[in-house]
Amino acid sequence: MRHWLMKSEPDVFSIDDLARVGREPWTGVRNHQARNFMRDDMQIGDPVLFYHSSCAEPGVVGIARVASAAYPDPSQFERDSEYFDARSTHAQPRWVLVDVEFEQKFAQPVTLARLRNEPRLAGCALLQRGNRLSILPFTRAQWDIVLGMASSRQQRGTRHA
DNA sequence: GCCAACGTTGGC
DNA sequence: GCCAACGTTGGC
Repeated sequence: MRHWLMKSEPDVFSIDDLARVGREPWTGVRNHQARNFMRDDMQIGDPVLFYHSSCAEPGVVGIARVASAAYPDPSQFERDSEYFDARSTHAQPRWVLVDVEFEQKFAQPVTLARLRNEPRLAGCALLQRGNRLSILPFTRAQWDIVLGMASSRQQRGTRHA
């Protein structure tokens, strides 16, 4: 089992959207490295940190789970789709996806600002310079730290006095 | 809107 | 294979 972080723009698909539908094909990954993670390394049941990117408050907002093996992303064959890829054939699809299922929404997001402030996460893939991958591996230790931060009472902005 | 980082494309 | 140009990501 491996641990993961998957990014989504909440304007496009948020943790609330995932909570509503329960399970979603993770369509539209068009980066080879991210695809290879899904194809080669993900297993059903792997835990996923759900991350909101390109928004007012980027951060980890909840937990999901890998719910299927990798299979061809249908959107690569759809001419009308923004994810259409003319180089893909059904015999040799270029892009795959996995289904992701909702697990939990954090009461408070673990913001990127807080992640950056946690010294034990200095080495994590999300915080490496120039990282733009939409799917990133996390170690078990890094995963535990993020979950600890999610349940911590020392949330940013919750100082009452 | 700006900019850094990085991937992809395409000419050669 | 090199590399400049261009596009995309994503934080700020």
